[in-house]
Amino acid sequence: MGPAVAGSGDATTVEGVLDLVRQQGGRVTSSRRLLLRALFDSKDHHTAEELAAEVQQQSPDIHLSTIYRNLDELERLGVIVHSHLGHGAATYHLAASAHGHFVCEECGQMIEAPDDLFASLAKVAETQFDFTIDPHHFAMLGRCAKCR
Amino acid sequence: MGPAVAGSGDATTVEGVLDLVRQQGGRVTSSRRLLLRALFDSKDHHTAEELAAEVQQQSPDIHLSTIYRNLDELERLGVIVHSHLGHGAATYHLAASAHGHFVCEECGQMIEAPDDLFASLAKVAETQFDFTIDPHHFAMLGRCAKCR
DNA sequence: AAGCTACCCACGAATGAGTTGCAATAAGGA
DNA sequence: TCCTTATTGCAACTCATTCGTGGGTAGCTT
Repeated sequence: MGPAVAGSGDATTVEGVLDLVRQQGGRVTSSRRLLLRALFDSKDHHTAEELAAEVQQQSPDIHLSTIYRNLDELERLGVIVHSHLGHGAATYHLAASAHGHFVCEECGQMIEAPDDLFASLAKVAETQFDFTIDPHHFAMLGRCAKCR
Repeated sequence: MGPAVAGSGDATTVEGVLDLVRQQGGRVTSSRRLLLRALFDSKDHHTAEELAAEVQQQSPDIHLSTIYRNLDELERLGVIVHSHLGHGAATYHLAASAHGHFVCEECGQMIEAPDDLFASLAKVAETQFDFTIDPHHFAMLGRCAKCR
Protein backbone atom coordinates (compact mmCIF):
# COMPACT_ATOMS: atom_id res chain seq x y z
CA MET A 1 0.00 0.00 0.00
CA GLY A 2 2.77 2.52 -0.30
CA PRO A 3 4.29 4.22 2.69
CA ALA A 4 2.14 4.21 5.79
CA VAL A 5 0.57 7.50 6.72
CA ALA A 6 2.41 9.19 9.52
CA GLY A 7 1.60 7.41 12.75
CA SER A 8 -0.73 9.35 14.96
CA GLY A 9 1.75 10.71 17.38
CA ASP A 10 4.36 7.99 17.67
CA ALA A 11 7.68 9.73 17.98
CA THR A 12 9.48 7.57 15.45
CA THR A 13 9.18 9.82 12.42
CA VAL A 14 9.26 13.54 11.73
CA GLU A 15 5.56 13.60 10.88
CA GLY A 16 4.75 11.45 13.87
CA VAL A 17 6.36 13.94 16.19
CA LEU A 18 4.59 16.80 14.45
CA ASP A 19 1.28 15.02 15.10
CA LEU A 20 2.29 14.87 18.72
CA VAL A 21 3.06 18.56 18.74
CA ARG A 22 -0.34 19.34 17.25
CA GLN A 23 -2.06 17.08 19.76
CA GLN A 24 -0.50 19.09 22.55
CA GLY A 25 -1.89 22.32 21.18
CA GLY A 26 1.34 23.23 19.45
CA ARG A 27 1.59 24.32 15.83
CA VAL A 28 3.42 22.71 13.01
CA THR A 29 5.82 25.24 11.58
CA SER A 30 8.52 24.88 9.01
CA SER A 31 11.22 25.55 11.56
CA ARG A 32 9.97 22.64 13.62
CA ARG A 33 9.81 20.35 10.65
CA LEU A 34 13.30 21.28 9.50
CA LEU A 35 14.74 20.90 12.97
CA LEU A 36 13.17 17.47 13.36
CA ARG A 37 14.53 16.44 9.97
CA ALA A 38 18.00 17.49 11.06
CA LEU A 39 17.61 15.45 14.24
CA PHE A 40 16.26 12.37 12.48
CA ASP A 41 18.63 12.50 9.52
CA SER A 42 21.76 12.05 11.56
CA LYS A 43 21.52 10.09 14.76
CA ASP A 44 24.67 11.76 16.05
CA HIS A 45 25.02 14.33 18.76
CA HIS A 46 24.63 17.93 17.70
CA THR A 47 24.86 21.26 19.43
CA ALA A 48 22.12 23.83 19.00
CA GLU A 49 24.45 25.81 16.79
CA GLU A 50 25.12 22.85 14.52
CA LEU A 51 21.43 22.14 14.22
CA ALA A 52 20.79 25.80 13.42
CA ALA A 53 23.38 25.68 10.65
CA GLU A 54 21.71 22.57 9.24
CA VAL A 55 18.25 24.10 9.34
CA GLN A 56 19.50 27.37 7.89
CA GLN A 57 20.68 25.62 4.76
CA GLN A 58 17.02 25.24 3.89
CA SER A 59 15.71 28.37 5.50
CA PRO A 60 18.39 30.92 6.37
CA ASP A 61 16.14 33.22 8.38
CA ILE A 62 15.46 30.76 11.15
CA HIS A 63 17.06 32.26 14.22
CA LEU A 64 19.18 30.46 16.77
CA SER A 65 16.77 31.44 19.53
CA THR A 66 13.99 29.69 17.63
CA ILE A 67 16.13 26.57 17.56
CA TYR A 68 16.62 26.79 21.32
CA ARG A 69 12.91 27.31 21.93
CA ASN A 70 12.01 24.38 19.71
CA LEU A 71 14.61 22.15 21.31
CA ASP A 72 13.13 22.99 24.72
CA GLU A 73 9.67 22.16 23.48
CA LEU A 74 10.77 18.85 21.98
CA GLU A 75 12.54 17.99 25.18
CA ARG A 76 9.40 18.72 27.21
CA LEU A 77 7.52 16.38 24.90
CA GLY A 78 10.11 13.71 25.59
CA VAL A 79 11.14 13.44 21.96
CA ILE A 80 14.74 14.50 22.47
CA VAL A 81 17.21 14.78 25.32
CA HIS A 82 20.33 16.84 25.80
CA SER A 83 23.59 15.82 27.37
CA HIS A 84 26.81 17.49 28.43
CA LEU A 85 29.88 15.81 27.06
CA GLY A 86 32.42 18.28 28.36
CA HIS A 87 32.93 21.95 29.05
CA GLY A 88 31.33 23.26 25.88
CA ALA A 89 27.80 23.44 24.54
CA ALA A 90 25.16 20.81 25.24
CA THR A 91 24.38 18.21 22.60
CA TYR A 92 20.93 17.02 21.57
CA HIS A 93 19.70 13.72 20.22
CA LEU A 94 16.57 11.62 19.94
CA ALA A 95 15.35 10.29 23.24
CA ALA A 96 14.73 6.89 21.69
CA SER A 97 18.45 6.38 21.25
CA ALA A 98 19.45 7.60 24.70
CA HIS A 99 22.62 6.16 26.18
CA GLY A 100 25.51 7.01 28.46
CA HIS A 101 28.80 8.53 27.34
CA PHE A 102 32.43 8.06 28.21
CA VAL A 103 34.49 11.07 27.20
CA CYS A 104 38.28 11.34 27.29
CA GLU A 105 39.35 14.43 29.22
CA GLU A 106 42.44 14.72 27.09
CA CYS A 107 41.47 14.17 23.48
CA GLY A 108 37.71 14.49 23.74
CA GLN A 109 37.02 11.12 22.17
CA MET A 110 33.51 9.96 22.98
CA ILE A 111 32.33 6.39 23.46
CA GLU A 112 28.63 5.60 23.57
CA ALA A 113 27.85 3.33 26.47
CA PRO A 114 24.80 1.05 26.50
CA ASP A 115 22.67 1.41 29.60
CA ASP A 116 23.38 -2.01 31.01
CA LEU A 117 26.95 -0.96 31.72
CA PHE A 118 25.51 1.20 34.47
CA ALA A 119 23.36 -1.54 35.95
CA SER A 120 25.66 -2.32 38.85
CA LEU A 121 26.14 1.33 39.71
CA ALA A 122 22.39 1.78 39.50
CA LYS A 123 21.86 -1.05 41.96
CA VAL A 124 24.39 0.25 44.48
CA ALA A 125 22.98 3.75 44.34
CA GLU A 126 19.52 2.34 44.83
CA THR A 127 20.30 0.15 47.81
CA GLN A 128 22.75 2.49 49.55
CA PHE A 129 21.12 5.86 48.94
CA ASP A 130 17.63 5.14 47.64
CA PHE A 131 18.71 7.04 44.56
CA THR A 132 17.74 6.22 40.95
CA ILE A 133 20.49 7.20 38.56
CA ASP A 134 19.98 8.64 35.08
CA PRO A 135 23.31 7.95 33.39
CA HIS A 136 22.54 9.92 30.24
CA HIS A 137 22.71 13.54 31.18
CA PHE A 138 26.34 14.08 32.11
CA ALA A 139 29.12 12.15 30.46
CA MET A 140 31.45 10.01 32.54
CA LEU A 141 34.87 11.56 32.04
CA GLY A 142 38.18 9.73 32.10
CA ARG A 143 41.08 8.72 29.87
CA CYS A 144 40.97 6.65 26.75
CA ALA A 145 43.61 4.01 26.05
CA LYS A 146 45.61 6.28 23.78
CA CYS A 147 45.86 9.15 26.24
CA ARG A 148 46.69 7.13 29.31
CA MET B 1 58.01 23.36 70.02
CA GLY B 2 54.55 24.85 69.56
CA PRO B 3 52.76 24.02 66.37
CA ALA B 4 54.90 22.33 63.77
CA VAL B 5 56.31 24.58 61.09
CA ALA B 6 54.41 24.32 57.86
CA GLY B 7 55.41 21.19 56.02
CA SER B 8 57.62 21.86 53.05
CA GLY B 9 55.08 21.62 50.32
CA ASP B 10 52.69 18.97 51.53
CA ALA B 11 49.25 20.09 50.45
CA THR B 12 47.57 19.42 53.77
CA THR B 13 47.68 22.94 55.21
CA VAL B 14 47.35 26.44 53.90
CA GLU B 15 51.02 27.18 54.50
CA GLY B 16 52.03 23.86 53.02
CA VAL B 17 50.27 24.69 49.79
CA LEU B 18 51.82 28.14 49.78
CA ASP B 19 55.24 26.51 50.03
CA LEU B 20 54.31 24.46 47.04
CA VAL B 21 53.27 27.57 45.16
CA ARG B 22 56.61 29.20 45.96
CA GLN B 23 58.50 26.07 44.92
CA GLN B 24 56.84 26.29 41.52
CA GLY B 25 58.02 29.85 41.04
CA GLY B 26 54.71 31.32 42.13
CA ARG B 27 54.35 34.04 44.72
CA VAL B 28 52.60 34.01 48.01
CA THR B 29 50.05 36.77 48.00
CA SER B 30 47.35 37.63 50.45
CA SER B 31 44.61 36.74 47.96
CA ARG B 32 46.08 33.26 47.63
CA ARG B 33 46.35 32.82 51.36
CA LEU B 34 42.80 34.00 51.96
CA LEU B 35 41.42 31.81 49.19
CA LEU B 36 43.20 28.78 50.59
CA ARG B 37 41.88 29.53 54.05
CA ALA B 38 38.37 29.65 52.67
CA LEU B 39 38.92 26.31 50.97
CA PHE B 40 40.45 24.65 54.02
CA ASP B 41 38.02 26.13 56.54
CA SER B 42 34.96 24.50 55.07
CA LYS B 43 35.35 21.20 53.35
CA ASP B 44 32.13 21.77 51.47
CA HIS B 45 31.62 22.55 47.83
CA HIS B 46 31.79 26.21 46.88
CA THR B 47 31.36 28.18 43.71
CA ALA B 48 33.92 30.77 42.72
CA GLU B 49 31.43 33.44 43.67
CA GLU B 50 30.93 32.02 47.15
CA LEU B 51 34.66 31.80 47.68
CA ALA B 52 35.04 35.38 46.50
CA ALA B 53 32.43 36.52 48.99
CA GLU B 54 34.29 34.69 51.74
CA VAL B 55 37.63 36.17 50.79
CA GLN B 56 36.16 39.64 50.40
CA GLN B 57 35.06 39.66 54.01
CA GLN B 58 38.74 40.04 54.88
CA SER B 59 39.82 41.98 51.84
CA PRO B 60 36.98 43.54 49.87
CA ASP B 61 39.09 44.61 46.90
CA ILE B 62 39.98 41.13 45.78
CA HIS B 63 38.35 40.75 42.42
CA LEU B 64 36.37 37.77 41.19
CA SER B 65 38.71 37.38 38.25
CA THR B 66 41.60 36.99 40.71
CA ILE B 67 39.67 34.21 42.41
CA TYR B 68 39.22 32.46 39.08
CA ARG B 69 42.89 32.83 38.18
CA ASN B 70 43.98 31.52 41.56
CA LEU B 71 41.54 28.63 41.39
CA ASP B 72 43.00 27.70 38.00
CA GLU B 73 46.49 27.86 39.41
CA LEU B 74 45.61 25.72 42.40
CA GLU B 75 43.94 23.23 40.13
CA ARG B 76 47.05 23.01 37.94
CA LEU B 77 49.05 22.31 41.09
CA GLY B 78 46.67 19.50 41.92
CA VAL B 79 45.60 21.06 45.21
CA ILE B 80 41.94 21.47 44.31
CA VAL B 81 39.51 20.09 41.76
CA HIS B 82 36.26 21.41 40.38
CA SER B 83 33.10 19.53 39.60
CA HIS B 84 29.80 20.22 37.91
CA LEU B 85 26.81 19.29 40.00
CA GLY B 86 24.16 20.60 37.65
CA HIS B 87 23.43 23.36 35.21
CA GLY B 88 24.88 26.21 37.25
CA ALA B 89 28.36 27.26 38.26
CA ALA B 90 31.16 24.80 38.94
CA THR B 91 32.08 23.97 42.53
CA TYR B 92 35.58 23.69 43.93
CA HIS B 93 37.02 21.63 46.75
CA LEU B 94 40.27 20.18 47.99
CA ALA B 95 41.63 17.42 45.80
CA ALA B 96 42.45 15.35 48.87
CA SER B 97 38.76 14.92 49.60
CA ALA B 98 37.70 14.13 46.04
CA HIS B 99 34.65 11.93 45.58
CA GLY B 100 31.73 11.32 43.25
CA HIS B 101 28.34 12.99 43.49
CA PHE B 102 24.75 11.92 43.04
CA VAL B 103 22.50 14.88 42.41
CA CYS B 104 18.71 14.84 42.23
CA GLU B 105 17.48 16.44 39.01
CA GLU B 106 14.34 17.58 40.74
CA CYS B 107 15.29 19.05 44.10
CA GLY B 108 19.04 19.41 43.66
CA GLN B 109 19.89 17.36 46.73
CA MET B 110 23.48 16.16 46.57
CA ILE B 111 24.88 12.95 47.97
CA GLU B 112 28.62 12.43 48.22
CA ALA B 113 29.59 9.05 46.88
CA PRO B 114 32.77 7.27 47.99
CA ASP B 115 34.92 6.12 45.10
CA ASP B 116 34.46 2.41 45.67
CA LEU B 117 30.83 2.74 44.59
CA PHE B 118 32.18 3.25 41.09
CA ALA B 119 34.51 0.27 41.20
CA SER B 120 32.30 -2.03 39.15
CA LEU B 121 31.61 0.63 36.54
CA ALA B 122 35.34 1.34 36.41
CA LYS B 123 36.06 -2.30 35.76
CA VAL B 124 33.51 -2.64 32.97
CA ALA B 125 34.70 0.52 31.27
CA GLU B 126 38.27 -0.74 31.53
CA THR B 127 37.65 -4.19 30.10
CA GLN B 128 35.11 -3.24 27.47
CA PHE B 129 36.52 0.06 26.22
CA ASP B 130 40.02 0.32 27.64
CA PHE B 131 38.77 3.47 29.32
CA THR B 132 39.73 4.69 32.81
CA ILE B 133 36.89 6.60 34.41
CA ASP B 134 37.24 9.64 36.63
CA PRO B 135 33.93 9.71 38.50
CA HIS B 136 34.54 13.09 40.17
CA HIS B 137 34.17 15.69 37.50
CA PHE B 138 30.53 15.44 36.50
CA ALA B 139 27.85 14.46 38.96
CA MET B 140 25.69 11.42 38.30
CA LEU B 141 22.17 12.80 38.00
CA GLY B 142 18.97 10.99 38.93
CA ARG B 143 16.12 11.11 41.43
CA CYS B 144 16.30 10.96 45.16
CA ALA B 145 13.82 8.90 47.17
CA LYS B 146 11.63 11.89 47.99
CA CYS B 147 11.25 13.07 44.41
CA ARG B 148 10.60 9.70 42.84
C1' DA C 1 68.41 48.23 52.57
C1' DA C 2 67.70 49.08 48.00
C1' DG C 3 67.05 47.57 43.21
C1' DC C 4 65.28 44.69 39.83
C1' DT C 5 62.08 42.13 37.48
C1' DA C 6 58.94 38.60 36.71
C1' DC C 7 54.81 37.69 38.55
C1' DC C 8 50.38 39.17 40.10
C1' DC C 9 46.46 42.16 40.82
C1' DA C 10 42.16 45.27 40.14
C1' DC C 11 39.45 46.76 36.80
C1' DG C 12 36.75 46.57 32.90
C1' DA C 13 35.63 44.71 28.74
C1' DA C 14 34.92 40.48 26.03
C1' DT C 15 33.36 35.84 25.39
C1' DG C 16 30.18 31.70 24.85
C1' DA C 17 25.96 29.59 25.74
C1' DG C 18 21.60 30.23 26.46
C1' DT C 19 17.27 33.17 27.72
C1' DT C 20 13.85 36.78 27.47
C1' DG C 21 10.71 40.83 26.01
C1' DC C 22 8.30 42.40 22.36
C1' DA C 23 5.98 43.58 18.15
C1' DA C 24 4.97 41.32 13.89
C1' DT C 25 3.53 37.07 11.68
C1' DA C 26 1.15 32.86 10.66
C1' DA C 27 -1.34 28.24 11.95
C1' DG C 28 -5.48 26.25 12.00
C1' DG C 29 -10.17 25.99 14.11
C1' DA C 30 -14.73 28.57 13.57
C1' DT D 1 -12.29 34.35 5.34
C1' DC D 2 -11.68 35.79 10.08
C1' DC D 3 -9.93 35.42 14.66
C1' DT D 4 -7.32 33.85 18.27
C1' DT D 5 -3.16 32.71 20.12
C1' DA D 6 1.15 30.15 19.30
C1' DT D 7 5.33 31.17 17.21
C1' DT D 8 8.97 33.84 15.21
C1' DG D 9 12.86 37.25 14.34
C1' DC D 10 15.42 40.32 16.49
C1' DA D 11 17.94 42.67 19.91
C1' DA D 12 19.04 43.01 24.39
C1' DC D 13 20.04 40.52 28.39
C1' DT D 14 21.94 37.02 31.89
C1' DC D 15 25.29 34.10 33.84
C1' DA D 16 29.71 32.00 34.34
C1' DT D 17 34.09 32.53 32.97
C1' DT D 18 38.15 34.52 30.46
C1' DC D 19 41.16 38.10 28.72
C1' DG D 20 43.91 42.63 28.12
C1' DT D 21 46.10 46.26 30.49
C1' DG D 22 48.82 49.15 33.19
C1' DG D 23 50.15 49.68 37.78
C1' DG D 24 51.80 47.18 41.98
C1' DT D 25 54.59 43.91 44.76
C1' DA D 26 57.06 39.54 46.26
C1' DG D 27 61.14 38.09 46.93
C1' DC D 28 65.65 37.07 44.81
C1' DT D 29 70.17 39.75 44.24
C1' DT D 30 73.34 42.65 45.60
